[in-house]
Amino acid sequence: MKFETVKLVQKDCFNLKDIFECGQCFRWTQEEDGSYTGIVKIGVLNISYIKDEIMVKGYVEDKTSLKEFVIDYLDLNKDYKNIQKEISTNDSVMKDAIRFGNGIRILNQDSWEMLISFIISAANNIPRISKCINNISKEYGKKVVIPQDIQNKLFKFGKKENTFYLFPSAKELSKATMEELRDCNLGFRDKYVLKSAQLVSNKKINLNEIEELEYKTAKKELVNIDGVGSKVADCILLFSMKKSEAFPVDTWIKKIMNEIYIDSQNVKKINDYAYKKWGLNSGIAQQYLFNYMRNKS
DNA sequence: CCACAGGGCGGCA
DNA sequence: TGCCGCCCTGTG
Repeated sequence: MKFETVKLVQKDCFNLKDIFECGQCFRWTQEEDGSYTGIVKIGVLNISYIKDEIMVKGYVEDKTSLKEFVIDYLDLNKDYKNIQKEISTNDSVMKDAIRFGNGIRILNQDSWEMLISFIISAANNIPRISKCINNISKEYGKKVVIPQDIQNKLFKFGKKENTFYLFPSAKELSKATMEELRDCNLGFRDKYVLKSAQLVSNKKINLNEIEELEYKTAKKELVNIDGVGSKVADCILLFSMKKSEAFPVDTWIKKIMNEIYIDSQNVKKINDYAYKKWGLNSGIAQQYLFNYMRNKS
């Protein structure tokens, strides 16, 4: 592991709070100095603003390039300004939602981690989802202890906690027994999690191959997995497989779609409506609407 | 004690 | 298809 920093120029449509608190990720927390600390595939990151720049610091695996990772992870090559314009013409509700969450960007996260995270999200709340993920990481993931000198550079505000646990690989998690996993308090979702870990570990499921498929075919593959339905599949596709047309329909989205756009409880009909209206921008449209419903007032 | 949380599944019309 | 009860657990 090594310490590395990257400075990025501030872009349009970029805000740490919007990005990390719009519900797309579960392992980022705000620190007392306003920066955000997250545990990702390559290690532990801390992101803050310094004047007009974004400062990314990381204690990461030797072989990785922090800059390359972060540009992809934070989706910095996409033109959100233009997407905002496209999806909000003649739509005052979407305009409000965009004004409210102007700095949202869709993170490009790890597909295996998203599979498990969103299986856990079913009929659950965000604090508890985070807790569950931390539990399995602590039990089965790699332990990362940050050396004191690096700790001081990574967290200038004086964070004490220096031990973190990476999200376990499928192989690591597949070694769990049902009884052990039960102690992680996943509830009824634990059997789905273990089964998925075994399938991915045994290569009966290859998430990289699924990612290569077109959206609809990839979704069909994903919903075959126990514990993965339409909503969870769309979350995986959107947050880790670069499928920008994925439109996860949960209770909040159902609510606002019924109020404003289409009067139906049928998830497939809502999906079809979204695709006709927003096309390849459906995913980001969903995030603006979800964040607006969830976090306003 | 009860309802409900960013769903999914299985059973039944 | 559409609808419903149930699934663990924590919190109000």
